[in-house]
Amino acid sequence: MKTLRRPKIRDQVANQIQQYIVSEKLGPGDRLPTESKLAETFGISRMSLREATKALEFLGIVESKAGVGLTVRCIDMERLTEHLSFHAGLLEADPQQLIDSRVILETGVLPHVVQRMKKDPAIEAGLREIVRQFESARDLKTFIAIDIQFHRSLLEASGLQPLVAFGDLLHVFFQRFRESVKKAGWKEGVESHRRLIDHLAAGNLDKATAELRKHIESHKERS
Amino acid sequence: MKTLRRPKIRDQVANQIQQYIVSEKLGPGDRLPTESKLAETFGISRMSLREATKALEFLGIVESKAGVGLTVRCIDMERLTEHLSFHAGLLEADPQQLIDSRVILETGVLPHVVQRMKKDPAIEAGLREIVRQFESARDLKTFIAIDIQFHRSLLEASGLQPLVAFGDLLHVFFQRFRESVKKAGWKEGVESHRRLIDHLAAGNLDKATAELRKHIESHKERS
DNA sequence: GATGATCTTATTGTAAGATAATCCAATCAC
DNA sequence: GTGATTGGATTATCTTACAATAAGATCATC
Repeated sequence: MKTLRRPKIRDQVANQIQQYIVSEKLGPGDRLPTESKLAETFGISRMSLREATKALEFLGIVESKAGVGLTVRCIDMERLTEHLSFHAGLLEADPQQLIDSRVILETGVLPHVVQRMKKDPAIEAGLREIVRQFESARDLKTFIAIDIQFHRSLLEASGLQPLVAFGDLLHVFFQRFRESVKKAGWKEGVESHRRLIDHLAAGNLDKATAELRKHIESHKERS
Repeated sequence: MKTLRRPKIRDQVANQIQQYIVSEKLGPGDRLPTESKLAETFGISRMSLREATKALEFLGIVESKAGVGLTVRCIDMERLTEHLSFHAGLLEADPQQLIDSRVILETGVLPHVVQRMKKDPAIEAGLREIVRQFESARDLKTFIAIDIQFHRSLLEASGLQPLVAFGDLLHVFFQRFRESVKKAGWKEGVESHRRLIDHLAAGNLDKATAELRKHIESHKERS
């Protein structure tokens, strides 16, 4: 039997504030009542209310400026991944699951990428430009950064925003064992990316999928 | 030109605390110094420090209990989706993108599902049980709840934890226009789920994929 | 009258201290 | 030994106060 803790005031208040935002149909930029007013409304001290609002501010739900007050804010995906990345070090994730997830995600968007490539030549140009940057990479850190950018661009090329966000999250967890890439793998990695684009440009979906799958799964042996 | 705000103490402190956790190699369950100690260390008042710790607690990074102190906590995916769901109302997402993303995610895991189904008969039994519940659904709300559970179980059956989380996030955004499901679609929906399981159990990947794709894309017309 | 500096006011930011609630462990009674 | 009690440590919450900031009002000057 677990000792059920008394629900903390600030959590209740934080929820109440969120409900207030919804019920009043407030959107980004709209103002909330002052801290004093809110505290009085909820029947708590201003300090306790602040702990709730500060938490919401940290989550990117509201913004507070001295002399102005509280305003509703739009969500900030960057902020989210930023905090998630902190957990990456603590969290344990099965490398095989991460690899499989990436394969599904990235090979899944390829049909969309091929389709959009036909309409917009800038997509292919952008990807090829990144591959060129690979060749000038001098150290591992740069190489990894470019690799991440390439795969992100690939997802972006699909035009599916949600999957881009998911890709970012996966990369955060990937980071840890990504650094095990050997220098020997560099050249092959660059070539692999180039072949992938060639297949995509030619509309050869099957070959592109196989190439990408092989590339991602090559992380397995290195870990 | 943007007015550059003075960096707020609590944000700096929140980062300092995170750095402290990392530098001391603290893991879930480990304890942090007391509020007073930390405040003294950082040279700020206890109140400011609290605003930082409370924010971190809200994010699920630390936990504070009266009489115990601050302890490092593991990330809480539920908490995360909970807060994201709040933003769903404010955020606008392209329905077509959501549908395409779901198709990629759910059809992508099917090969894994088929493979795991062969080894563990409990998986098929679990999915069929959910389909049975569909038939006893009396109102739209229940129907939707079961539908969500079915698709979640499908992702879970793949054994790929990250994708389960991503599926949850997508469903949050889906909610809005999911309620447009017509009663006429019920029966067809139940049948579609049943056929999907049949194809999976038979190891017929192509048919299963086609069935699932059709099912998800049927949301398009209803929106 | 227009313009820029200054003052006022409202609001959040930070601080220090006090009291209550909670938990853990050591102590004590049996 | 075992269970209840107590004490110390720690957070939870409140109170009060003052500093910092920003927006608008006022006023002097040209």
